[in-house]
Amino acid sequence: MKSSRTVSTRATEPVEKALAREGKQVTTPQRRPTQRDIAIATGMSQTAVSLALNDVESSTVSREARARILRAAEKMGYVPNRMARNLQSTRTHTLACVVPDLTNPAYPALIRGFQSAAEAAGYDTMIFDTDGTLEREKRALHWLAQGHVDGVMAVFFHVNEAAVLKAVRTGMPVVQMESQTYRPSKIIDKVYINNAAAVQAMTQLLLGKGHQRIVMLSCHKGPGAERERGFREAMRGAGFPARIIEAEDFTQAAGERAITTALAAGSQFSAVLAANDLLAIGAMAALRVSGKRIPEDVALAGFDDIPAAQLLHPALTTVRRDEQDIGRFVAELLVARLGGSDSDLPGRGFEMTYQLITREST
Amino acid sequence: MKSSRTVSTRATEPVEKALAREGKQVTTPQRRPTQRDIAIATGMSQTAVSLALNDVESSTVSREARARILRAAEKMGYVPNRMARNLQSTRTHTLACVVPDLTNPAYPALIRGFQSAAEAAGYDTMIFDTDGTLEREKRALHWLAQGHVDGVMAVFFHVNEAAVLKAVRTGMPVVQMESQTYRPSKIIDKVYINNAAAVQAMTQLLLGKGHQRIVMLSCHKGPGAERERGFREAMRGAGFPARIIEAEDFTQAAGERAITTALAAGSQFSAVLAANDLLAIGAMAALRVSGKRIPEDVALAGFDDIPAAQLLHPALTTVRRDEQDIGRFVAELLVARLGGSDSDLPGRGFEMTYQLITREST
DNA sequence: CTGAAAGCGCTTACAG
DNA sequence: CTGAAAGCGCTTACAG
Repeated sequence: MKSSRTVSTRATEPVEKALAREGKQVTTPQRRPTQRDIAIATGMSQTAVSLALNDVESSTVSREARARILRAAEKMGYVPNRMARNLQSTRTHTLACVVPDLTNPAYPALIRGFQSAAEAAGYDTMIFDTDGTLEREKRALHWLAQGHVDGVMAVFFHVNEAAVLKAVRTGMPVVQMESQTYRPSKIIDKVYINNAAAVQAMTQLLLGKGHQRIVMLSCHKGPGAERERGFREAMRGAGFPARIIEAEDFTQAAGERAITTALAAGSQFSAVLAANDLLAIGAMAALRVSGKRIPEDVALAGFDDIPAAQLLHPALTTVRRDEQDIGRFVAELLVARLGGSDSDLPGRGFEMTYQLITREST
Repeated sequence: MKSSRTVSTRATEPVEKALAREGKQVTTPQRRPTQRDIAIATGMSQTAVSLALNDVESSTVSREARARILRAAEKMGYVPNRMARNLQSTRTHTLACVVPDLTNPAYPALIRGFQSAAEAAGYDTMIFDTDGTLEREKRALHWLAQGHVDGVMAVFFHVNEAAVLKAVRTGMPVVQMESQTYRPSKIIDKVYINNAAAVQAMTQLLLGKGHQRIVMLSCHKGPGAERERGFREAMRGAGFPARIIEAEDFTQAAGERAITTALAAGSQFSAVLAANDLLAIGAMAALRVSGKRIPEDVALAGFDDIPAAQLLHPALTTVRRDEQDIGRFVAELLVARLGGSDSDLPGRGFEMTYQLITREST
């Protein structure tokens, strides 16, 4: 291996000297070229450069001039400054995904689908992780208000629709996912599944297997409330008490803590219905520690069908929706509104489908 | 449930009419207030408004004027336009994470750590998913060139350092993760673990258990090359052939396909060493389909220790590093360079630690 | 203590 | 076919 040489340094010396001779700043040797630089280099006006680079239909920069400009831009390594363009056009060509927890595998799948559809339509994607806390959701709203993006898909646990509308620029399309209320909104589109019905169905599945002492391991945030409602209705319909164990978060750690605590307190149950898969996995760990077999001693069900669900032992019974497909759908919704075709439609609600996946854990 | 009423529509009518009477545009009823609007409302200059809002130390807007401005800003719901601010200050207060695959659980953990440290320092975080393809990595570079962010942590599989340097604004701090070469760079910081050594150690662990026909299930992208090198060296040292099965991607699906194909072709082995956990999980699925027991018939090891690794049956032997901690570290590296304290340091290399986690699969 | 002015890099009427 | 000019909403010397 050759030791580092000084050739490259030497190579730049003449340039620096030349600049210094002209009395120019040497501290920022490679400022990015602007349209103005191209204009000077080609002898055209900055307007002509902008017109040529952006291929504006109405304009008619001569073929020859245009070619010269493009060549110079290429040679100088011109890249448009997006901040300037955004300021001028009040369009950022960027969409945002606001999610509570990137480490919950349900969200990356959603985002992937979103991003692929967004990109196909010429939009970049920004992702904001709120950690599922009120404070960071407010930060997200503030961030949205600053004009970073043209549209947003958001999963909010705490902040309500009024707060969202207040924060966001009038006319900016918003799709709220799994919003607590499915009431139609004047402006905001909502995409969700019928959480109550899904959990009700799952509860009935457990009841059908003869379980009577079913507890729900839930978290009273976001879709948790609706899922709990479905559980309560199913249990009431069957004439059994609906016991709910609240975890602090939709995470594995919180699920494990909650079930461990419940077991220590002498809680008795033959089935655990978790409000999402991460909680279910936490429950699985806690049950295992306490020596309970799944499903022989305690049946277990989750919600989301994250990739790990089918790899567990026992594989987890759960509720699946096609996150990637939903993400794609939402991005297309936003793009359609931005394209102008759907821009003046009132807020709509889209109920997506789901299916129960029965596996070994029940 | 009440049917939708028209009260809200009526409520907005007076405003629209009032605007129309004044001959103003009604299409964008609530343009966001700017500093100019506040200036007009308070009778101060726009400069004074900017100074007051930004709490500029050197300036001395009178206490009374400042209070009036802040009150007006609050009342009018003023939020600064970030595009304008960014254009002026050439600072975006945003950092980027460029990763190959958000659905690989290793990356969300990295990003979470990154984002928490970035936020603590006053930076927002943008995430770009390249899908591990050359085309999208180029898109990412182009996107970086447009000035969206002040600094970036990137995992590139295809694009090399020269291309990164060419794309990025001079002086913009870059941390490359797991870069193919660990040679020090003039400018770019590198953060990595010793992939070759880690895989070498893992191979020796398998050799120590008596395995001789070990195959590596790898993907020749990003850190794959170094990991393969470690495998080759360990096998050569032991005097056995180093067989490598190449998967198309670092995904579960690719791993499953590759092992299924290899088994169909009559490949014989007593252990599979996968270049990451997702590949290992794919291998597990393929082995299970073919009736092989793990670890009795075939031992299996992975790399990353994603959350699912310990939940598998059998639980997966793998290599762990603290992704969250690494993400935090990288963000702090960028922030320090942006803060000016480290801004003129040459590119440095940071080797992070890892550990082998032995579980049931070996 | 306060304001007029220049300028960040673009886009887009508008007038030759 | 081409360029001078205004302006997007800010920050920051600079001159009162």
